[in-house]
Amino acid sequence: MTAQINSIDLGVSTEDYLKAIYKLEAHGQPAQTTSIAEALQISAPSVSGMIKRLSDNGLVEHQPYKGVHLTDEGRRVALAMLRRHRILETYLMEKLKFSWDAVHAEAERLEHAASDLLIQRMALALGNPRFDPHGDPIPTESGEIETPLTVALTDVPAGKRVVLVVVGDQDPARLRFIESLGLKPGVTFDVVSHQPFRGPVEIWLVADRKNEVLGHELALSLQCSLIEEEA
Amino acid sequence: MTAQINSIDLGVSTEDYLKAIYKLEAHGQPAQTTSIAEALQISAPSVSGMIKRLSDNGLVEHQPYKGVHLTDEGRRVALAMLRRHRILETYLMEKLKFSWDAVHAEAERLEHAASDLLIQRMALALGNPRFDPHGDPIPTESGEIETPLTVALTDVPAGKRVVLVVVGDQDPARLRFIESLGLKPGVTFDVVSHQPFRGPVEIWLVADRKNEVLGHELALSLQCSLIEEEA
DNA sequence: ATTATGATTTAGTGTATCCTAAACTATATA
DNA sequence: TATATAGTTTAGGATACACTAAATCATAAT
Repeated sequence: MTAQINSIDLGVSTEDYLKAIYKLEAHGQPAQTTSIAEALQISAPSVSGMIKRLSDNGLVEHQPYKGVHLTDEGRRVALAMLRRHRILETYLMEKLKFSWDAVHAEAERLEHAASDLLIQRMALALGNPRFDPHGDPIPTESGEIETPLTVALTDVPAGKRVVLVVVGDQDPARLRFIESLGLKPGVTFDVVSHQPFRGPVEIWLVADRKNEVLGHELALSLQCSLIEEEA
Repeated sequence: MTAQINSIDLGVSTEDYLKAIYKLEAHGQPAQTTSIAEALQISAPSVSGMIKRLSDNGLVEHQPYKGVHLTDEGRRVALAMLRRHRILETYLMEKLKFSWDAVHAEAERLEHAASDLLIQRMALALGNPRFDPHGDPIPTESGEIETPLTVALTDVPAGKRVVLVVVGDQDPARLRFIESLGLKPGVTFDVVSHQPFRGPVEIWLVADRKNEVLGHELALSLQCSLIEEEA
């Protein structure tokens, strides 16, 4: 199966690789063979081979033993895929009543098959949303993406009040758990305390006055923005 | 890319082959290597190879130099794909304002990526339609399909009044032309005359009293049901 | 009954993607 | 500085699909 993203013929996994590389770079992590392999659950040698192909096609620049950087072209493709994915997720939840934990896998498959027209129509039907249900920003058609200034919950100092902005997790089981706590993007809460060594985080959910303790991994995936205290 | 249709792992083209074979069988034509190759625009040797694979997987029975028959399993998969395709086409037109001539290609790609849940949700949103915009029956989830008794327009005797039921064509250009004549499924008209040797068919569109002459190939793709004259 | 023709299969390639095992490189530590 | 370890690449193989060219089979026509 191949799709046409602006006149270059890309296989399915090509697109997945570029997306994964983009995400790594966006998180400030170097996109090295091993980290890509981990992200895609693929062996390192397979990644090595694909990197060669991506590099031959001018989608990444590769420094052997160092890692890759997306070229402008590669970044364009990655952002297009991100847009597709996030529009699809939003559409599936809003219009077809998919549950929070089911959308990711569905979108993951559809994003390779959907035409630009379909994505455009879905976006239109949704009112061109700027964020998906997880709180992630949706790139525009021209490849612009908002980068909200957020901190991982693990980095929020105790005593601060924050708004949950992004739930950066896509594991169905964990998503169900997060949802069961009422932790959707937009929810406000107080950070009560941290365990030492960035262990579990204790929070007060402001609305229903409920106390929760979140494990470190989970807290790490929650991106928040601080609420300034007014005098 | 692979999809799980009831525990068998199927590649994209596998599904396309089964669909094509089903359609040939449904039209009463033998599913031979060459006819499959023609339907899928693929070389005959490639089809030969795929037939071997399909046969190994128990999806078709193959008699060398004769052709193939779908097994029950093969038919199940083919009908599932047909359902996916037709639900998708209907959804794209109804809910996302796709034009008649654009839906086919889009559905053709999406049908391999869509989950059963997605198809189910789309069907629900549409009110579980029994026919798609072309007038083709949509198989149920359990694989039942209606087979309306229709005749190709080329086989309708002159002088009869008919309802257009199925537009069995998917070429965008021809679909646009058909649409421009107002020939959607459900339209009633009188068959005025036939050219000899099953040449062009002359019809009166009943509603707007307009006369049209349809080429043979086009008339062949229009399936009609006769309206009995009441006394 | 033989042969010409057309349909089908086999043989041999090519590409994209995956894998494991082995070799190599870079780095951190003793 | 030497070496262990972690990270990366190479080598060699598998699978699913496509192709062309050549061989084989079936049948219809002489």
